[in-house]
Amino acid sequence: MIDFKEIFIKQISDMTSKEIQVNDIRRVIEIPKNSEHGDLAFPCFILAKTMKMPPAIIAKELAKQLAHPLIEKTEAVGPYLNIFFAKKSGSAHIVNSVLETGEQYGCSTTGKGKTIVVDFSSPNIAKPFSMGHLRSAVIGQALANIAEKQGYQTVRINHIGDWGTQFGKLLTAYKKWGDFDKVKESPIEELFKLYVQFHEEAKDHPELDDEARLWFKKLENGDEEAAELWSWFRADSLKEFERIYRLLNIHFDSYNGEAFYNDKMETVVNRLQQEQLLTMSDGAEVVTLPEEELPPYLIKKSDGATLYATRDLAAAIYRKETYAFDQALYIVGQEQTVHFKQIKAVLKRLHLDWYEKVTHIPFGLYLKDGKKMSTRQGRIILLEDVLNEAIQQASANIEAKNPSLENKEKIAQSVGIGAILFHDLKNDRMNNIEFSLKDMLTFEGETGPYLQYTHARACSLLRKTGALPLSEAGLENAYAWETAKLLQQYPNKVKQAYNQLSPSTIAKHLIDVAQAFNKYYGNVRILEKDNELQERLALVKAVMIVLADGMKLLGMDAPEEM
RNA sequence: GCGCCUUUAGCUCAGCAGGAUAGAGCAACAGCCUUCUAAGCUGUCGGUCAGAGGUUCGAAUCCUCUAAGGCGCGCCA
Repeated sequence: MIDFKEIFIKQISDMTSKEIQVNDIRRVIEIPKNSEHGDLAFPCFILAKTMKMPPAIIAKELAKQLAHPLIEKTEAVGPYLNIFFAKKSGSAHIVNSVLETGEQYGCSTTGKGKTIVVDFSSPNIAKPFSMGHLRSAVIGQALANIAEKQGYQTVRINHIGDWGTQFGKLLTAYKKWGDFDKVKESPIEELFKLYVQFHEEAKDHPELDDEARLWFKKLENGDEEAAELWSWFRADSLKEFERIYRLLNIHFDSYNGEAFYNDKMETVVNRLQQEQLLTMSDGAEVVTLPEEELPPYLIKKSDGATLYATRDLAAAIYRKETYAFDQALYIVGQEQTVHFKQIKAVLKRLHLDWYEKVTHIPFGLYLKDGKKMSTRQGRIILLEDVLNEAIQQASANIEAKNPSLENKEKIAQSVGIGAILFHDLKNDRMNNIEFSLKDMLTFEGETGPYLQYTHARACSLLRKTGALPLSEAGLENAYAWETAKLLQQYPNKVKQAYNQLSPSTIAKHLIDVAQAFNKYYGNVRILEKDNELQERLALVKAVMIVLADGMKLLGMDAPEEM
């Protein structure tokens, strides 16, 4: 694939080799915000000092000398050297390279032979899958997809919250107020009610908390009754989670949750002891982290029971030993930032030099009325309800806009889910999101369905003609050129999304591609039977390939009709 | 109180390893379907980039302070 930027860099470098390093040229070259300023621009400020000339004069000089078959014209505008590539041959190069590589377009081999472990979703057993749980699931899925596109091998881990004091609370509540049949009927709903009830009652009866700690201790010690209830609650909860993962098209390589590390913690605790890292504090065993100015990391509670912190340590070590990862990503809300700093600090103290590879990927949360949604207070919106409403809305739209469509149900699901996924992924992951069903169910403008619609339109064009998409001469049309340039940027955007671990980079770029293409579509009659028909279809196909691939990375379906 | 994050158009957000007149979408208003999917396209309206300093030829972008909001801060995860 011809790299337009490198052509430009080479040209400038040939003319200025004495004054400036190639890397400095590469650094300052930019894509002008306004396309009237050309396809690429070189601001000449950095040459002003060494050449002892005003930048505007330098720009003029360079513009005069610069010449290349793919460069149509050069312009010096003030201190900027702007260049315009030949649209026709340029678009042919771009479109061909997309068509030739197909689904592989945008792939890279940077991650070849390297493994990256992604810990995401990780819901707690016996609690409903709420809106708040959506973020980790979809961001994690997208990041894993993007990593694979970069050539990494991924291990997708659902670190199920199936252990801990919360289980003690649940067991206590079930023993006190639970009803076997009701829990069998709808496990999560009933168990969650019990959990909420526990917290209500515990406000006035603090002794309940002691009882809960006791039950958890029993569970850790292998008490039969506790273990039996645990297996039951876990299995039935997972069944309900699966339903949602299927809707979201999310899969995992491992469901090893917290309980999995139950028998792996002793080694870790021993190791901490050997290194003399443990100190007693109010009856609990902690690792103090004064150098990092972090709060102490709690390894064992005063009753001897472990905490999630202990299990997380064991998990990190287990994963390193099992998967030999080059990077371990934890897709967990920003509120746990301190916890991950602590883990890394403790791993460092254990002389595990890979502690730097443990990376927390934080994200903002869904807010309700400006506040965090809280499971304990029952201020919660069920994810499944939202997904179903989105599907229903998509279904209604199909009935209104395209009632003769085949496979209505499947497509309604793709579109509804696509809307929810895209709404979550389109913005910087650190932003908090105020929950708004109205915003999520908007299918126009910068939305998932807009991308899917654009893709479906492209597919429709390709279906309607016998002509082969083929790019030989390319297209001169300005809208086509804007579209082609965006297609060319796609591989870089994928790389950038990986480097910044930010799916929104791809989401934004897909919107740009779709907007550019829709402008072209609105402006040019693509199926006109003239001698450029194949060229236009080639661009359509290239757009289709990039949109489909980008949506796939985000976890969205790309239906061919809608 | 301390720490982290956020603050750009009425609303939701891009733009941030400094560069040209700060961009989209939504909402509002005005147009475009006897021709390729109108979930689309075109146009109008809309901005002291939270505030104040500083660095620089040049700052929404980097630094400092202030303000507002969010989230954390030992036996929950």
